[in-house]
Amino acid sequence: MARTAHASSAVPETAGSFPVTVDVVALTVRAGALHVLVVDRLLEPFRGQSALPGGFVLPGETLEQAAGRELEEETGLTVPARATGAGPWHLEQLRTYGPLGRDPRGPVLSVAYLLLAPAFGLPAAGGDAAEARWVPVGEEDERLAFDHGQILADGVERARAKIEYSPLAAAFCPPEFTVAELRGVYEAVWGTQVDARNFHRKATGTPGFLEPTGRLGGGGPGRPAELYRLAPGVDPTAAVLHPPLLRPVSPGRAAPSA
Amino acid sequence: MARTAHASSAVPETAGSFPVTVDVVALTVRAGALHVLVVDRLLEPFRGQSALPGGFVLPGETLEQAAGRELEEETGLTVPARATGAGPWHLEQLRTYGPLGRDPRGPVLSVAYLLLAPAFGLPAAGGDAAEARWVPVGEEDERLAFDHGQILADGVERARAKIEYSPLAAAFCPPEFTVAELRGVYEAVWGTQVDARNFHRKATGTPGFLEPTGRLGGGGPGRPAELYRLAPGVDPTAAVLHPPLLRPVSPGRAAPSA
DNA sequence: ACAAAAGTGTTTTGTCTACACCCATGC
DNA sequence: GCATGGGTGTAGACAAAACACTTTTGT
Repeated sequence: MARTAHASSAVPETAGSFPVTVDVVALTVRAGALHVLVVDRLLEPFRGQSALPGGFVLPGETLEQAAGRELEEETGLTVPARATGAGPWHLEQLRTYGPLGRDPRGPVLSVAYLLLAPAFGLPAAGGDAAEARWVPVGEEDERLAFDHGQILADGVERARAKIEYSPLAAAFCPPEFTVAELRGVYEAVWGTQVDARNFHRKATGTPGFLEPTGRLGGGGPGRPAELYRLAPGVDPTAAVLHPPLLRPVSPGRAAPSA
Repeated sequence: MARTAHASSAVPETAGSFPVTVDVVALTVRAGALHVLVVDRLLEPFRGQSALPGGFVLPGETLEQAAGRELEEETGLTVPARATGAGPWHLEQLRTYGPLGRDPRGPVLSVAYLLLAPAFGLPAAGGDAAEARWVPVGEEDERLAFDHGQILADGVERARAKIEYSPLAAAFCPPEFTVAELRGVYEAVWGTQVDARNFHRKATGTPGFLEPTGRLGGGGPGRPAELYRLAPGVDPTAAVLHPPLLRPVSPGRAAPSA
């Protein structure tokens, strides 16, 4: 460990030192449903079980670097460097779990990250590494290793809440997309139906959200839709949609009555 | 470190091991203004500078336990055990910072916590420990040690956003309080004026928020106000105010225009 | 009596929802 | 032409801001 010789400026001996892992809740929308990326573990503990991609932080790297590296090693996914800023991808810290009672090997701290990504095929799925695959959220009942079930639940709830107030739903879309595609993201993440007409008005009418490209997209039946991109100069992490796009009230979200 | 003899089930040797600290953003409302608790550092690094209370996590304790222990050691403050559940106090995890470039002693991870507490005097301020004191948020420009300025900013923003949707503003109040006291909390945390009449109707009309005690409080001039307490059986961490109490729109909060 | 603060009623204004309707394309 | 989905207009329900007004205390 990097400890200086200065007695007055060293980490005290009584301080604990902990192995730290990063685990990534990688979400995407495929075929109208929210999916999460899981891997099959090749090593103990929890060998053979599914888990979120992740692993130990190495000396000299940041947490974000560790998250990107583990994701690439275990799933072949390369996270764009700017995923933490503007652009279709989005990587943000979720929260930290541990260190007690979550790893049979001993006290381990885990810093969880949330990745929102457009749909795409997995490179080299089923290669020599552990198989990585997208599973629909809600069908991962095959128990996840460690406390990854809890981490996944926290990540999904964060994503659901966040797209109400931020332009982050666009992180699930390709760089250019139609309003219908964006609406599909909301419906998939929230698991609800959204009125297409009102959504169109609200999404296009929100300042600082969408910018028309002028081009048309969509080859299916019906009138072709206009293509939009995220408004330029907007940091999806910090920007606030005003007014927000609120998910329909469900009984579970109301405050409990006394 | 707790590593088993099982070669197949041990933390890999290449994994880094990091000292971990907890730092606490303790906020309260005094005299109509939001205050944060800071201590003066007696040891290097940053000796003599102000810092958020906090310190190293010891082996065998949880992060929450470490946060409570450090707070008590450095400020004499005893955090009620149930601060993470119902009750006037509230302690929640904020986020994790590091490990690189934030501590001159080397890579150190810091898990920050947010504590919302009612106003009270500090026991033994200026005793043999480092002096702990409340400073108004915005006047702590005396630069804080480490990255504590950033942590404080994140904590304040979290508090501001959270009281919109949760009953957590009550964490700043004594167990029984008047609607005016509660309104004072909102005004202090948001730094805005709130219409007393509309606030009263909204706060008392929100199901699952306030419960009248029947008693009266307030000895000042004017009609005495009814005393309320948080509605029983409500977990302030999880409960959602519906509809939310929205802070007045300020130009800075709107989405940036293209 | 007066000031001050609590609490209620009412008006105005805006926003959300639901749905009727037109537009543009594939077949 | 007709089905399908994109996009606009509009009326009613609903909630929020603004503020007049009554109530209840201290001085």
